[in-house]
Amino acid sequence: MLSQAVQDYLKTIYKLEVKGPVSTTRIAKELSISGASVTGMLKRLSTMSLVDYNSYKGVKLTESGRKFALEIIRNHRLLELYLKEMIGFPLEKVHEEACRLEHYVSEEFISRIDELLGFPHFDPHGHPIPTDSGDIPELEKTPLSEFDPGENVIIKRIADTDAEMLAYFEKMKLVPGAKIKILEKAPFNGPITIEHLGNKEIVGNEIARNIFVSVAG
Amino acid sequence: MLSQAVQDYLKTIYKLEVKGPVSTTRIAKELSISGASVTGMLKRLSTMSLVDYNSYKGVKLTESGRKFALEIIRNHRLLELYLKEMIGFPLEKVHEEACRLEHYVSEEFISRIDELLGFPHFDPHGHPIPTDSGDIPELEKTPLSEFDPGENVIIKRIADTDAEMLAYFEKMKLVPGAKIKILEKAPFNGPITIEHLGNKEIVGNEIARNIFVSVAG
DNA sequence: TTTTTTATTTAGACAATAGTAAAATAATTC
DNA sequence: GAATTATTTTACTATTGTCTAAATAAAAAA
Repeated sequence: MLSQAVQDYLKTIYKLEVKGPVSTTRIAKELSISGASVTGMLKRLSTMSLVDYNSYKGVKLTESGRKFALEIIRNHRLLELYLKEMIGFPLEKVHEEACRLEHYVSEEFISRIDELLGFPHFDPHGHPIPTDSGDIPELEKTPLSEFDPGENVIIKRIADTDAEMLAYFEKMKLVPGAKIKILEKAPFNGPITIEHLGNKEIVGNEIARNIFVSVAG
Repeated sequence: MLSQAVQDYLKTIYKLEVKGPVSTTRIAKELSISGASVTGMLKRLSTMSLVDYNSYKGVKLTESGRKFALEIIRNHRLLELYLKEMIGFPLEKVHEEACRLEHYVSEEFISRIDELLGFPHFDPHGHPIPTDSGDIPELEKTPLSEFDPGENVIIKRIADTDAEMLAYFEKMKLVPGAKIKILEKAPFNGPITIEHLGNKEIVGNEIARNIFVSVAG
């Protein structure tokens, strides 16, 4: 089995690749470790044929590395949904539990919960769940903060990096699927007034930048 | 968090304590490692106050060590039952999966599945599940092989050490709860003829020694 | 009780994993 | 071309878990 650290590197590189070339420093920042440690690990990953690595040129996942990365992400997201839907975990706690278990559940376990959940496409935060063959649905990228008053939108995805923010989302029922009308938008990155579940609510810009929506159709 | 190895030692010591004083050699045999390795680990466990260890005098779990051991065993057994009942794992595969996950699931996760299962007292093999406060029901100790023809018994527990044997138990529906009548018993540890689910069946002595029963009442 | 055997511990070592700081070097930007 | 930034190299640390061989203690046998 790949060690937990190796799995975490693969996951991280995968996520960084989406947003451009992956440098040593970006990985180091993401994982809060020194650059030297990253260089060391990249060499190891390279000997394991999990990445293509050339000194000073950045790193890319190999076919095999990408396969593992997607498997881990799939495990994570299915676990999150599973913990929420079938175990009854509160939204802000699913991430931590999934982060631990994602490395240890068997393929068999994952494919069973996939089936029990009805082969879902998105996790509780709206992130797409890769299939077991590695296909991955498109993910919604436009934050609520970029829409204008008058528009009706549907929440597609919420950021899951901050447990406190997640708890707030959950409390406010600002979760994937929720329908929102934008009423007002204060200038200079000010708060946004929305109509949500029949109520008028005001959310800060910080929040609005972490809610990804699409136009209601 | 305690490392997986530490957790496995605690579990092993706990299980050995039931059958008498725990020596270095017994642990070494159980875990298939050298005695020297065990001595080393016992010293570490001792500095962690998980065991009382005196050179040449064997080892005992401390209050704290026993607490951890019971927690791991509880995790394992609840996971087994959960995997079988709610995830639909076949009996012979639950052990391996539970062995991995038992070290990584949170208390919260365990208490949720405990609740979902209706606070059960026994795992799918009939082993008692410790409560979260560490109480543990008595376990049935008399093997089928010690009963005589004519007796009606109920399976209380089956050995879970051998996955192949478990698959056989499952195929034959020789699982906890099953009612059996003993018809014949061949001498010199020969096979036993039983009536089970209306059919006459013959089980070998090896099997009969791994099925634990009590008189039907 | 002495001897032998067995159990256990000590000593010394290894390998894998994952990290660090400081110095050197390469790449990029000014 | 010089200065800055990024990256790598070097040399080290720490932990974890294991091993073999030699020494020693305890138990069993003579």
